[in-house]
Amino acid sequence: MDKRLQRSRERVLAAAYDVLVASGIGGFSVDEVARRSGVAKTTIYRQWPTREALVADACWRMVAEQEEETPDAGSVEADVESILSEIGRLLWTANWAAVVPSVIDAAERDPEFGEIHARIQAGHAAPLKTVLERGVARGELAADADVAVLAAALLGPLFYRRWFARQPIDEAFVQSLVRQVLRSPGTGR
Amino acid sequence: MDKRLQRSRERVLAAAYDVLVASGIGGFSVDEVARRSGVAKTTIYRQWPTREALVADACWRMVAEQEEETPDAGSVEADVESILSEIGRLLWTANWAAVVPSVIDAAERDPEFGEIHARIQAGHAAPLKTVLERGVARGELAADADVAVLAAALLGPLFYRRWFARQPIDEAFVQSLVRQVLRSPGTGR
DNA sequence: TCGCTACGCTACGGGAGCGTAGCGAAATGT
DNA sequence: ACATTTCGCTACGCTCCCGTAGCGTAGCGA
Repeated sequence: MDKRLQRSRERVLAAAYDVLVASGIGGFSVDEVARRSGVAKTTIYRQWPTREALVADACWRMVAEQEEETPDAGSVEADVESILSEIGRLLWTANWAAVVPSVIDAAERDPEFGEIHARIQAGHAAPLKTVLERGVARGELAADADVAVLAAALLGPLFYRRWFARQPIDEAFVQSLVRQVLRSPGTGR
Repeated sequence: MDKRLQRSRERVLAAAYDVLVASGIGGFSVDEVARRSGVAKTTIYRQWPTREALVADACWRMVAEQEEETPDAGSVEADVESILSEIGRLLWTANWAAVVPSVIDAAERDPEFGEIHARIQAGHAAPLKTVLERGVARGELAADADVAVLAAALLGPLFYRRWFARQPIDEAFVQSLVRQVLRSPGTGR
């Protein structure tokens, strides 16, 4: 295992990640990565056969940096509120938030990015679904509650605020959202 | 007023709209519009100074085709359900649904498209907000209900289903969503 | 030390797109 | 009927990007 391989590989991926965040998938170019990383374009093409492969790798790195923890404060409501607050905060601060729209756009036409997007999506929803399923098991939620529907009802408004209405996501918003969705007849409890 | 101007203008705009739907903003090119419309590229540039101007015009045409009616069935719940069902249907059928992600992506970096996106967004939310405000006036909803928050709680899950979870939006989903949001303590009633 | 491997560099060839120039032909409306 | 306007066409120049070839150099490992 040559150290040079690993070093240049790391440099390129870091630069690719930066370019991705700055320009999105549409504006991503190998030339730009070469400029920023200081690694020659020929060297890049020795490790990644095509532009798409490099973009995909940079996306996967983004997916990895987005893992979140699953809280366990005792009640479903507290856990859900904790998760939503964290996501709401990240939506306006994390790097990946600026890239997601271009990933969605790419996924609309390219299956490869469809899979990447599915993974990003799964990463967001996983902790929430875990918490909700725990709530069902504990009897805090109705036994026949549809976890997927609940997750959509909880996550959707956050994303809506960020990318559609372009309004801030404060604590009050999250709280009233959680109350609306979890304390309603349809949800049971 | 020369008829030739109007005719070529119409042809170009129609083709531009098609290209926009097929390729999104990122894949939009004047050359492609020229090829599809049969209008020479030079002629296009005589009426639109730049590519961006043509893209923007095509987007505005899209905005215009997206107007919806405001129902009035007597109860807030019925009206909201009607609106959400219609949007849920359009999200998987209408042309503009395939373009929205690229508009959001562009809006993330270009203020011009930010405004276009705001108009699209407003077009979606307008009928819903009207209905909700009517509900507040009638006393069906709490007097201090935040219409913007309610709109986010209702529209967000639909968009979430379409672009994030990629799951179908059926009647059952809309119904349970409406119940969850409108029949909860936070909303009043 | 010495062979192997990865590296950087320069230079390509090909393609696509933007926006422009010049000219002759056709449509317009007066 | 005739001047004006618009059109289509070909051909550019420019920029950016993809992906490749060849060569000399520097670093790695044994």
